[in-house]
Amino acid sequence: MNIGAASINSGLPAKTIRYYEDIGLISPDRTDNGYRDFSETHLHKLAFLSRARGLGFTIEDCRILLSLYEDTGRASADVKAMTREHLAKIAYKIEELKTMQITLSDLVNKCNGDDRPECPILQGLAGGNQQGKI
Amino acid sequence: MNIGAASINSGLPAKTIRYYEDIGLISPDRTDNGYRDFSETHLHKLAFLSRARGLGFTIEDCRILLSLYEDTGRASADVKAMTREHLAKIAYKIEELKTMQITLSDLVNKCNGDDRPECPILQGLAGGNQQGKI
DNA sequence: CCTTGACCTTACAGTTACTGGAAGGCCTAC
DNA sequence: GTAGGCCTTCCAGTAACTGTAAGGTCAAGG
Repeated sequence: MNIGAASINSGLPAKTIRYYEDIGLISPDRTDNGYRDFSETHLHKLAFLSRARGLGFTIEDCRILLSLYEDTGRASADVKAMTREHLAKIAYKIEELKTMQITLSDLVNKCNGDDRPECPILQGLAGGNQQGKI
Repeated sequence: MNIGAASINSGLPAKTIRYYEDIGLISPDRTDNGYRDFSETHLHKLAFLSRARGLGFTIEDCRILLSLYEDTGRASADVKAMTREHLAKIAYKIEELKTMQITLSDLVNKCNGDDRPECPILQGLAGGNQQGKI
């Protein structure tokens, strides 16, 4: 199967698939004309990568997950630990974003948003708030 | 004021301040020996940048915000619109992360996490789930 | 047989917002 | 005068692609 078909099948852009080959995540065969040739196994790996990346795992996480996936004797505890760590990072990011959200919503609510120059948002960014909340 | 002091004052690493000068966000003076010389105004700008970046605005957002900040005749509506857009992106990212969180928590809960090889997390990533939830 | 268009190839540059490191100048204190 | 702690510039690297250029291959149509 050519890269175009593999791309449609996996939902990953052809460029991304080539990149994954470059960094050693997959190693498709080659036909005589030099075109990449993807087997069912390759397609499964691509689908695996697509899901793992979609769930926010880094490329290096994916590399490990893929090797665990292929190692039929691995302990599920390893995978669970990685996923827990990843979940902790996600939770942290959500908290960070929520903090930003609260501060910014607060500023937006204070701002008239008309054609006058007074702007509590810029004042807040400049540090001119009373409670030092920003 | 030297870059070291400006760094402590603003909370931004010296490297970052140099980078901000490179990309034209600030233009500190220079003393005779070639050292950067930061005035109070520069420190205010750095503090502004530090807060804006801390609230997740991109560098290009910051460039615009800084120019709006310096334009005493600007309409607050412009700033409010930018901030609203930014808030929308934050909300979107939070949703994305929450979706990942739910899926991953679900998989973690299903996984025994012992030394046996059966691992619902890897199965989920491989696409072997019933409801197609992943 | 030739061309057209869709596909494929590689290689290199650009993205975001820094960060690290090397090589060297300057300044103060001992 | 030298040791240290600043400062300077420049170049490379990070994450995970994405864009673009220059060119090879293949199937269909005239």
